[in-house]
Amino acid sequence: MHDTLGKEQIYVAVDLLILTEHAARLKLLLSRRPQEPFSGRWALPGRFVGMDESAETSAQLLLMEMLGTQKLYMEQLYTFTDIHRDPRGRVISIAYLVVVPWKEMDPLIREHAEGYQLCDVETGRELLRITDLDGREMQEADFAFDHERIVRTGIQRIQGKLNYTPIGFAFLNDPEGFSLSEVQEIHEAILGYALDPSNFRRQMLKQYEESGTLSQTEKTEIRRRGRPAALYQWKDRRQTQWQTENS
Amino acid sequence: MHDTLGKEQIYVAVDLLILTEHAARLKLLLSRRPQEPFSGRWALPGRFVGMDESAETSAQLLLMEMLGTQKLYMEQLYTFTDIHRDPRGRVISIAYLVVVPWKEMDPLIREHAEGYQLCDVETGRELLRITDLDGREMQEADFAFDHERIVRTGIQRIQGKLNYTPIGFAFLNDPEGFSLSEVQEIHEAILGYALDPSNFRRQMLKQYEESGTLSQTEKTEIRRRGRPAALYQWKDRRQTQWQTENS
DNA sequence: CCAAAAGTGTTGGTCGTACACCCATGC
DNA sequence: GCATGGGTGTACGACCAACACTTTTGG
Repeated sequence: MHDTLGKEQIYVAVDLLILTEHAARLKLLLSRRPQEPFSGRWALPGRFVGMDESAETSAQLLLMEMLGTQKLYMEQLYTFTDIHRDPRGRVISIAYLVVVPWKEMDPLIREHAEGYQLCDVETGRELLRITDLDGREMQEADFAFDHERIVRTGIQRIQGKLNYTPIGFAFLNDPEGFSLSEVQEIHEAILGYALDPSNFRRQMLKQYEESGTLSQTEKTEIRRRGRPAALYQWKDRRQTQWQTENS
Repeated sequence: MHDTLGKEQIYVAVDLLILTEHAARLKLLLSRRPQEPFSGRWALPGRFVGMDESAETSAQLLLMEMLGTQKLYMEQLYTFTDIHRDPRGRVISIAYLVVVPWKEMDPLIREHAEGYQLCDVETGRELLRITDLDGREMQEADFAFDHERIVRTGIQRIQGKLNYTPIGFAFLNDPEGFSLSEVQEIHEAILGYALDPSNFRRQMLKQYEESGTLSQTEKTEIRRRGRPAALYQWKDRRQTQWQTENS
């Protein structure tokens, strides 16, 4: 459909920065482009916006295609409009940041998103290293289009948001409950440095327990070693799925 | 040029939320649309993005047309893509937030931006009231397109940014120097409530004096009543004009 | 001298950080 | 008992809001 683009119009696309976390590692969904332009380079999942879709809808449809679900945290990240970002023609991209709990991602990626890899993201202050499943590090030139810039923008965004929003909880599955150290592991993976467990716990409880969104359950975690952790629950009154531009 | 739009493509426009401050009041540049659609309703300045322009460039060109300058603080606000936001056809809008010092705005608006009004914005916790020069309050239905939503989004954004960025200083002219109470007046106008002068001063100095971006000059203000204020200077190392998507 | 605005000092509470210490489990 | 991870207590410093107080000007 879009192998060749007309020269007289601007095309609008959406690109998804899909993040998840597993084993203390932040992960990012990328694929090698199978065709030109940028054949063989790493790219975010993307899609042209149809005439009868808003960008949000388009992004949700792509998410549905890839992962078979749309009940995920999603927020608009930034709109990239450089003239030469796509050699085929004039294409602007509205990028969205999506957070997927690992337990949902793991089965979903096998079924639907063939050709995609969950690459490792190693962050830190002044550091961003992305490596594929074979441990090979990617440079900016290994990315298609301006996707490296989109990734950097998104990682920075989510790092900033950890401090004053509960976005970290979007990495977890509600129904079963979770321990606070799991949440801490997620925060550490995103920030790239360790946090003090006791202070982290207090911070979370103070920020979110009073409003009732975070509450302890009766259950405790089953572990091999150490004291079992109390399990918590996240109750999202309002805005369960994705955010508006406010916040 | 764009009175009628084709039905088979998506058009890309930029809209500008141009803010300034005077006499303890936040002000916003709006005009009544002279033609359909939404004839007579209030609208932000906007422009279709040309094939050879990035959205940033397009916004800068519009700013140049209107105010004759492009050395202003500008940041991308949000991209609005609802299907029916423009009855002429499919138009998405990338909104930009622009901050203009009053001393530049005052002469510029007379020369260039005919037909525009600097409307008053009254803010507060859970409050947003916009009134035209005759003091008439605008409702959501008085705005064209989704521009009321854009305005709300922008006001919320700048309110949030006051806390952790020096965006308030963008409302002031560098060369002459300014007193900290002028800065405070700007913050109060944006937030919609009063701040403690002594605490405000300490906050500003702690945040920005150490890095050298805010420094006291030798001069003092000339006032009618009261003790003259020390004048300060803003030295913007890096990013004088407009920001990237980072931060 | 008085009013007005600039600017400093003080105080009490809150919050973040570091770290010592206790608790509950598997082995 | 001991190692391991969960969870609490505490002490210190930074920070913030409130407000009393001093300083410098115009009238």
